[in-house]
Amino acid sequence: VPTSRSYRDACGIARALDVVGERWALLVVRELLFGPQRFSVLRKELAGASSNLLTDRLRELEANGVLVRRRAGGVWRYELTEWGRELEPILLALGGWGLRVPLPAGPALTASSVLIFLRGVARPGPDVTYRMELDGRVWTVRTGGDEVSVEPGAPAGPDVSVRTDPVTLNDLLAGAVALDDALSDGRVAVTGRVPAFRRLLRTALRP
Amino acid sequence: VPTSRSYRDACGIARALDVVGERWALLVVRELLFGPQRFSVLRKELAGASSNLLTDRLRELEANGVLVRRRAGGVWRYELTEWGRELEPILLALGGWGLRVPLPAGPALTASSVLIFLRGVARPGPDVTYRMELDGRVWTVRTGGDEVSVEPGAPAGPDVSVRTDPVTLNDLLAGAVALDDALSDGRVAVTGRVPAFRRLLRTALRP
DNA sequence: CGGTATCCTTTGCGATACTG
DNA sequence: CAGTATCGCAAAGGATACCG
Repeated sequence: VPTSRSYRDACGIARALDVVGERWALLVVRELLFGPQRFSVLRKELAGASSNLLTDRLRELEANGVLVRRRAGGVWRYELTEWGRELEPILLALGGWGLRVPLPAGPALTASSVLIFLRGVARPGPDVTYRMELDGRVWTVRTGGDEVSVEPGAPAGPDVSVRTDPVTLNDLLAGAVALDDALSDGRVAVTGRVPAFRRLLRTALRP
Repeated sequence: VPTSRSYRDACGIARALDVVGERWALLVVRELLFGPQRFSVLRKELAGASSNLLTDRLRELEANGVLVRRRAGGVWRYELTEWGRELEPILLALGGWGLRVPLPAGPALTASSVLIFLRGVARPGPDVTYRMELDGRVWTVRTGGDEVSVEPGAPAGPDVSVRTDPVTLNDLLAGAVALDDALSDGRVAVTGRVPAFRRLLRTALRP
């Protein structure tokens, strides 16, 4: 039984919250910011949410036009509608605002959450393309211009390849672990233009 | 017993939602966007929330540094911190996004919700200052430049004075009621530069 | 893989009453 | 006015099992 309570308030903010204000809803949207995703991947990324709950949220968001369930290549994927994608700048701004909230104890970090973190916290610099492998899944991170972009999938000709896990990457971004330490004990493996990666991490360390 | 559950996710979005993601939390922030408010006013504006719930939310938001409870002039007021005020652009963007959500049935409109609606939906035009009286409370609305601003309190030298109620103003903004009809049956009273007010309403009617 | 179905616990939340 | 206290319930949501 999907949730369907309303604030019964004509204000746009209240109406928006009627649609994406339920628990987990905006995190589902966050997961889909990188592109269409399968149910099983969403489950893995949103580890705290039960399958039942995830189904409810997906149904509600679909019923409200935030996402669509589409079959392509034999598998079902959930994909943001154009309207749903318009939440992206809002979510990124909210993510920036939330950086000031103390880190939760024992964070259960997932790949996409730390990559959104990366996108929010890192500053763009020279044009560099990264192949970022986290827990076996591969992403493309690009710096350059005035943005840091993150997409799922491998880049064509990466300048740097990084293989690590979400917790280590988060520690590196937060400055809790030094890159050299993580390199020497094998938690992270970097090939290619290592200094570029080092610079990327440094930009995340602003106060 | 205030809520203190966490997504346990280091992502800034999740951390932000740990703080302002509970039900009613962002609407409390919305109420405070116009300035410090008293408990009783918040209760009136957020009619759907019980006193108990409102207390919980205020305590949580205070504990998390979004607002402060301050005694001034003999009365307690809740006031956004600087960090809390940084939610303003995010909330306004969310409100714009939410305009595409169908209006809830039988909306229980409050003064501030319709004024936020007004601010989000109206387009700035020539410099005009309005004295807006809704249910006995007075606000200042200004157009000009590239923004529509709304503040509590009466303006010094208003160009237009409007007296009505939130539901009628909302109907006028939504185009559900024509200004002339509302004027003739007394639901709204306008003195001063009536055409300016008519134009303001028209700008809200974009598709 | 992509969900449903069922059960059960928790708790958010509403209603009401009460207090300094 | 500005909340606190108590009660009680519907409902959200976690756990587990199951199914096409």
